[in-house]
Amino acid sequence: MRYSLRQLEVFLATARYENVTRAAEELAMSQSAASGSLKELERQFDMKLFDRQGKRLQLSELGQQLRPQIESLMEQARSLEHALTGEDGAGRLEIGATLTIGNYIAVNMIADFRQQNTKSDIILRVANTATIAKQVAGFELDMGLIEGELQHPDLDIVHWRRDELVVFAAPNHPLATSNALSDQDLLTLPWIVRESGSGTRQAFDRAMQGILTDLQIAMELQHTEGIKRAVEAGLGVGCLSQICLEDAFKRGSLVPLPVPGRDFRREWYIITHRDKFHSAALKRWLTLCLQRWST
Amino acid sequence: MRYSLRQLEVFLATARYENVTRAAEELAMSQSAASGSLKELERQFDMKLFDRQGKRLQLSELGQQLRPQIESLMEQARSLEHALTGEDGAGRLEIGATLTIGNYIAVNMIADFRQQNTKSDIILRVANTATIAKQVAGFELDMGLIEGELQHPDLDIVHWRRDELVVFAAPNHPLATSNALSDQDLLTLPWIVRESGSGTRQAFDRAMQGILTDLQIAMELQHTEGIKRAVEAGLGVGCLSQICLEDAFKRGSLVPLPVPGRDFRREWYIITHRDKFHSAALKRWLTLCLQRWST
DNA sequence: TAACATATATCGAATTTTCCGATAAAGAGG
DNA sequence: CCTCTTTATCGGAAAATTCGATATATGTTA
Repeated sequence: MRYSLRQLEVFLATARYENVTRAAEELAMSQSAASGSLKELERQFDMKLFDRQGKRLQLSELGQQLRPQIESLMEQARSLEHALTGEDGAGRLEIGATLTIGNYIAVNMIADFRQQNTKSDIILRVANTATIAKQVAGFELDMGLIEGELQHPDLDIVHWRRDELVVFAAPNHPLATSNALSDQDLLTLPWIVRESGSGTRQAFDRAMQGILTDLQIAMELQHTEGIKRAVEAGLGVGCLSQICLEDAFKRGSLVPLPVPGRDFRREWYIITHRDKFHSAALKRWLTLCLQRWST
Repeated sequence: MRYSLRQLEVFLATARYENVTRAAEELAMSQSAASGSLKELERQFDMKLFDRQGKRLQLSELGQQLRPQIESLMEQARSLEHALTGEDGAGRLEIGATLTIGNYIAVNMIADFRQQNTKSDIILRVANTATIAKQVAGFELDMGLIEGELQHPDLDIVHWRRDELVVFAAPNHPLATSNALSDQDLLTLPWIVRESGSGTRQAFDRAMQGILTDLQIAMELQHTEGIKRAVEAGLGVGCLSQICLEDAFKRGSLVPLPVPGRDFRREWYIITHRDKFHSAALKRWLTLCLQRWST
């Protein structure tokens, strides 16, 4: 072996901060040791992992190319260390989810998972699809549950489940008993929807294509609960994922309005980094996602 | 990191030979260094990787449990070393296949693979299903193409393709023009088949269940080519995988005999070790197996 | 522009790790 | 009982890693 795990550790920390001093701090070593370790790694393989211009340090193209593989290797090494120290497959998982998925499904999934994996910590980070994808690609998250369509050379994107938006209103709304809303109906209604840029709004816009610009958007809110309350109060009709509405429909506080003429389906995906090392805990989590929580 | 890659290297070599002296030889180091390295690894994690009784050394239960993970880690480390030295994804692949698969498909698959991966060496080892499974489980082979049904806690077994045996005879055989052989017909014929224990024979026996003991086995041969020649010579009828016979049927040197009453289908599988690190070359090979060469 | 703050590289010395050769200890086989 | 083989251990040599100090380069601020 021409290199050591320690050298890779230094490389990764430096790659993350693009700063040797902070990397050395994190690894509890002197700056000179870190610098030397890095230099030695580069010397042994006769290559440049970083571009140096003065005191500035930047991952070189080669470094960027190698980083995923090295992250994966180090993660496996850490996992082995846990196995060696006898800490059985605990391992903390950091997962990302969009707002809708995070609030309405992921929390239940995590509760489910923790029942059988009492030792695993799960950290849920809620963000939009693009942010989650970026963090998964940068090994900051172990996996992500996202809404939007996405292409990324470093990511494994697998279909997870189908979701459907539902148009809904207060029970006393004039159209509450209608069994089919036409485009004409849609155009007369005041809409209360999620803000632009959210996955739910994107799906809504797509479903309304053709009449989108003529719709009357009465309110844009950032939280699904706010939208439901506004609709309950009779301020307009809403359009949200079915999973946000199940309870309200059961209670009768809101009612669905059928819109047969438009397609409100959308797909959800699971993303992981292609080169990600799948720890025991991550494997169990992914299995649970795909088996018990997919459609 | 409480351990080094070198220590893992020593552990693996020692685990393979269960002999420190030979392990040290392989790693070009002194026996004392190897012994010390091993001892240090055990001390750091306060555990016994080997059971010692006198001069005898044996992998402990813990050692056996840890070995797959360590094999996987070291393989990834070697793969990274290749990436660092700039040798692009060459990497030698050692694959196992049964006799039928090896001779009639795997060689073509390898030719196909090598066209696009000129730098990869592929080594094909032909053996029976049980042997291949054992070698894949012991990290001696990277993957295997097998026939029989199999259960193994350490192996990933995925369905690959469906095969079908075909009963065949020489063109001038009295039944050559028959369009459906009955069980009565089967019982009157002299059979030339593969030897007991082979996957093909197992499939044959299964297909013939009920009348198996009453069949007239005229000859058992170990090679498919021998069986075909014997059948051509009019010594009896044969039963082999369709892929061994395609050419002969095209040439007209042999003809298939339809046996609608019996099920000659069988399944082929791809096996890998669950903890196996999938190198770039292995990934490409598995993709080729499943995309271009599966049914 | 000068003074300062910040970041990386380099050097020698101290420390730690790794390795070797020699040797002791412990079976296995005649 | 002797010989051969194998593992463990010891002291010292060699190599590596690390640290503190310092040189160098470069932004920043007065």
